[in-house]
Amino acid sequence: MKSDFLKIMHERGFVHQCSDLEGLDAKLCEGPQSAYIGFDATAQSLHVGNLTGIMMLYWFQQCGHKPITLMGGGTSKIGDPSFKDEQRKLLDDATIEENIKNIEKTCFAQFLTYGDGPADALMVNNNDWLDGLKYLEFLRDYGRFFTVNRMLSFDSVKTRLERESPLSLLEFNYMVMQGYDFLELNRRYGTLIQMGGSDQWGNIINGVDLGHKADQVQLYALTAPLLTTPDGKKMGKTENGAVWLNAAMLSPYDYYQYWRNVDDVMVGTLLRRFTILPIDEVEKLEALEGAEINEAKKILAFEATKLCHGESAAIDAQDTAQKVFEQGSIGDDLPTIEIDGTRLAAGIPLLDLLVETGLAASKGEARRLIQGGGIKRNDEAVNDVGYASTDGDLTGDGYIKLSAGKKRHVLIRTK
RNA sequence: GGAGGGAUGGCAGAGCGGUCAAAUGCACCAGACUGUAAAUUUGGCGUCUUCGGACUACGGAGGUUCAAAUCCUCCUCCCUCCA
Repeated sequence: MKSDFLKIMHERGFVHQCSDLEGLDAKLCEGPQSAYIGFDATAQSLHVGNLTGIMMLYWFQQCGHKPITLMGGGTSKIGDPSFKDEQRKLLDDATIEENIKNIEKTCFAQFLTYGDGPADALMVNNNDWLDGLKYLEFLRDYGRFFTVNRMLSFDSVKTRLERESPLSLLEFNYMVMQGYDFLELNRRYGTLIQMGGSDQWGNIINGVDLGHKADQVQLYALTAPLLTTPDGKKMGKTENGAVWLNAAMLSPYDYYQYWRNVDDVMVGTLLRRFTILPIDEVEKLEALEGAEINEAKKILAFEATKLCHGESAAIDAQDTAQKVFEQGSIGDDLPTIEIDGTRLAAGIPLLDLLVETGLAASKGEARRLIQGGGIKRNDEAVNDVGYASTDGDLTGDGYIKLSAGKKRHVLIRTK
């Protein structure tokens, strides 16, 4: 391995499959290249599941190459069927457009430098070329390069068929579209490389093949191992929803906490992948055992938060976490709600307060939490379901700290 | 077009006239133990409640019955086999 980029990919655990590792290595050594990764435009923000791709592009740019973020504005109208059991809802143009703007501003901009320079990142939307395609023309020019026999052989499709879960023609076309994207990017920008998660392998390879057949160009595919938690779930999803990169959808503190609470066995992998710490430092942290792993997790959480939300947000999150968990105190980053002072003076049933703060979804749940000993007020367990908070509960610093379990805390202040 | 089978809580999957807010497993939440981890273990897991209950729920709409997730009719959707 000679190229800086592939060296980094290797030591940081980003390489799963490559269509031609040596060829790609040689190409990268020749001079600056461009590579792209496709991203979904179905939500207002990307999430931790997209972070692998973003980090690949980040390193690509750091190595002096040009990353291209391809937004699936056009393909979002179809929905990637890969490994999904059910057909997705389709989105309208305006929503997709809105999503793309948001994602660029709040997700990519933290990791990539956009601009017009040779190594500046480029943002493209495949709707630009997919939207105007003529069906007959497209079938005639490109459809002939795809055999259904081969399309059926892809795992993504096979699993769907084996489960006897209906796969519409619309969705089946997704891989054709994605293959065409690659060709189009090659034509427009000379892009030779497409990267992605290992689940995208089939889609990417389709593009490589199409490049061969349609334009006689040699394209390259590079995929990263899909990260799963030890119990086999995809990274970046929790029961409360996705771990969003956009601070407006998930606070930096919660983002920090997400990383702080990852499974022990994941720490090394995650440090490699989602921080930019030097490898020797990562190796030192990986060697920690037992309770010391917490130190590695703190660094992981801090570094990951710093990359995504900036250093000051990371410091704030870290401070708050330290105060809350190590000193049993409070920090500025804890979620805070304001309550009318006169209302509080009159007394507010704790049950209502728990619902208002979001610590419980309903009064019934709040009641059960109290009965189960899960609720604390200013760090003291509350056992009385009928308890009502008054301004007498305010601490000297003017807040009430409510906790559900050990990790969920909310501050209440008066206004 | 014809013949069957099916639709149950976040998912999987029992129930097939009252004892069903619905077994069981997974997921989730909380307690214990810990290291803000994992594993283990205990409790919880529709909404409201003056804690007696009340209300809404088993694809949708009607009906039979004192009583329906369970029986009947129609509708919608899915699957299998035949053409």
